[in-house]
This record gives sequence, C-alpha cells and structure tokens, in this order.
Amino acid sequence: MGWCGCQALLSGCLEPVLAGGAQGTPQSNPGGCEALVNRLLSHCPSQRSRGVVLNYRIPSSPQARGRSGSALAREPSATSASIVHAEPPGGMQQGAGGYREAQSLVQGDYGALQSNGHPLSHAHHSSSSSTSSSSSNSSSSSSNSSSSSSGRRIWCTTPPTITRGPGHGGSAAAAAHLPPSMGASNGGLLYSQPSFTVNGLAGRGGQPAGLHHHGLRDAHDESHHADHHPHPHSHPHQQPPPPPPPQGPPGHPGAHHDPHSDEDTPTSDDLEQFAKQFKQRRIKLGFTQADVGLALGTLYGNVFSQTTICRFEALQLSFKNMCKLKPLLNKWLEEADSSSGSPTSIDKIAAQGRKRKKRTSIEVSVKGALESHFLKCPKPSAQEITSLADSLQLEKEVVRVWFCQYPGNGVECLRESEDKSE
DNA sequence: ATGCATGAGGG
DNA sequence: CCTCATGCATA
Repeated sequence: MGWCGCQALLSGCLEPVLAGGAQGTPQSNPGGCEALVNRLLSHCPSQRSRGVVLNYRIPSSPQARGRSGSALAREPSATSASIVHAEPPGGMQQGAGGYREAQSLVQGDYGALQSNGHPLSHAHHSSSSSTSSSSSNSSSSSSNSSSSSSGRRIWCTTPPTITRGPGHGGSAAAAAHLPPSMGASNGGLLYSQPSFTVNGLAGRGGQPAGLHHHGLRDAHDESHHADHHPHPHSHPHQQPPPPPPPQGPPGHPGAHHDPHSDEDTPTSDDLEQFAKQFKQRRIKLGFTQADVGLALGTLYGNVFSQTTICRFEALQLSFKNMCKLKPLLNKWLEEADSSSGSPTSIDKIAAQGRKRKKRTSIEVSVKGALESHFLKCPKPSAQEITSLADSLQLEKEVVRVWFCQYPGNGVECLRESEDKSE
C-alpha cells in the first residue's frame, strides 16, 4: 500500500548489458530481479537537506511495482539519519501496513509552505489528520467504499487553501486558470474545431493543430518556490486568490468541509474523490485516457497525454498539478456527460513525432549504487554527479535526472497507485 | 501503469 | 543548474 512509489520503483529489468548507457533494449530479463525501492519521505524541496530518509521496500514480486498488494514489505523506518519529520499520522496511521508514505509532504509543502520544506510542513500535516482525518480515514473509507481502495492518500488531506495566505495560492493557479467559458461553447477558444464533441472526436481530422500545452506551464510558475510563508502577505507573483477555502484547517472547529467541493480549491480529499469519480465516468462513457487528453486539447488547448491522465487518476501528480488539471477534467466530464448521447467516435490523434533518446535502463546494481549515494547525498553537486556518473558508467545527464526525479528529491507525486477496480 | 527524458522557468 | 510538469517509450 502505500508507498508512493512513483518513481522509485525499479522496474526491474535490467539488462545485462546496458551498462553503458543504455540504449539497449529493454527487455531483458523479465522476471529477474526486481527490486523496488521506495523512497519516502522527506525532502525538502528546495534544499539539500541531508536529513532525508529513505525507505526502501522490496517487494518480491516482479510486478509488484505499483501495486498495493505488498504493503508490508519493509518498514518505513528510515534508517538513515534523522528523520526529518514526523510522520503524518494521517497517512500512515493507517496502520495496516504500518507503512507510510513519504509523500505526504507534498501536499503539505504546497499547502503550508510550498516549496521549502520547513519543519512546519511536517508538523502541520500531522495535525491535519485529525480533522481531515475524519475525512481521511473515515472518509476515505467511506468514500472508497465502492472500490475498496485502500485509499490512503498520500497527500495528507490537508486543505491546501487554508494554510496559505491570501496571496498565495498554489491552487489558485488552477482556478484562475480555467477558461472563462469553456471551450465548448466558445468556439473561439483555441484551436478547437468548429464542432467538436467532447472527446475531440469531432475534430478529428486534426489534431489540435499545433497546439501545445503551454498554458499550464504558467500556471505552475506561481509556485513561488522560494519563499513562502504562510503569512498572509502578498507576494509579488501571486495569482488571484482562490475562492474561499472550502475546508478549514485541520483541527479547527471552523473547518467544515464539503465532501466534494469540486469547484475551487480542492482538498486532497476532494481530489481523490474527483479522480475516482472521473475515472469511473470516463470508463463508462467509453473513453480512454488518451481520448481525454486529446479532448482537453480540443476544448482548452492543452493537450495532455495518456500518461498525464493516468497519473491524475492515480493521484500521482503533485498536489498543485492535480489542482490545475482538475477543473479541466471536470469540464470535460460535464461535456462528456451531456453529450454522451451523441455518437462519439473515438478517434485517435496522436501525433507526436519527436524523437527522443532511447530510454536508459538502469541496472539494478547501478540503481543500488545510486540509491546509496542518495542516502548520503540527496542533492549532489554537478561535480559529484559527474564523478558518480563516471564511476557508474552512466551519462551525467542520466544521473542528474535520476537524482532529480528520485522521489523525494524532486517532484513528488501525491500517492501511489492502488487498486484499480476497473 | 511507470521509467526515464525533455524543456520551460526561475535563480 | 535546479525544480517541475509533462510525455514518449516501454514493461
């Protein structure tokens, strides 16, 4: 269950050969060894804190990768030095496995402090559990009722909004971002085709012509990485304040929270529910994740890949990112529902032709080496990366990216995937 | 569904 | 140079 294994899991296959760089073809030994490693926790996004704790878990099954099944693998306790933050009750307490996810921070970070990991974040989320806990635990259980999911969210359910001062809104971006009028009606918007149906099918002939997604990007900038204090003062770059925070801070009496506020600033709980609902409806309507991604491009001009939609549904995106996408997906859902009657032809437009470097497969042993380095130094300097790359016979860029993406060091996802009941 | 890659943006 | 959002390619 719970680990969020976003990127930490090793998939296993390593090829005997690829030591060098890899281009190899991946399929080498399937069943081979798979070590999943997971790193949890910690991380202070902006800094090189050393206190990072990693947890590794090694499921035996090859496929275990993201699956929930194995919750037990190993304990979370980090051996490493200090644990930076206490674990969030919310997330972990689920005692089931006793295992906890590290990522909870994510939300906390965003919510509370957004980019820098202050101790606060940690603290704060723990508290969140209570209020939200109700939501988290109970709600999760309740909410998931239908699908068993184990449902623990990694982001602790902390209401994002609350914490942040008026000026800030990570989430704001999302809200702000959404198009005044959705694409559907406004023909003018983007490249949409004259009449497209939800899935963009109508527009089929073309893909969203050259459209690319950029819009989003800006949204994320808002993130004020560096500073951010919870204080209410405006920052230079803030965005329009999000609508009133739906939920109150955990533990506050005032906090009430709607189970489903899908409108504005979603809480992680909202996101979780929305994602779940979204997936179910999407499937019912007969659309694939890829269809949705394309449709978003048609509707809003922001095309997304199957990957992104998948991650959204699995809550594997950062909290902020989830907030950003939610409104779009919500719109799509509305459209899809309303036009469900109409014939939807699902067409695929996938036009991507850019060539990219062959994916590098990192050998397990090499991964192990990287991980051990990570324990010592989660944020190696360029030079350290270079020498490490050299010793491991990997390209420097590969090593650099690995560190950046290793959970906890860089982008964290909200949660790991769990059951997919469908 | 997920691993590794790419690139925008900020510093 | 780093972080983050996003996606191709692939298991």
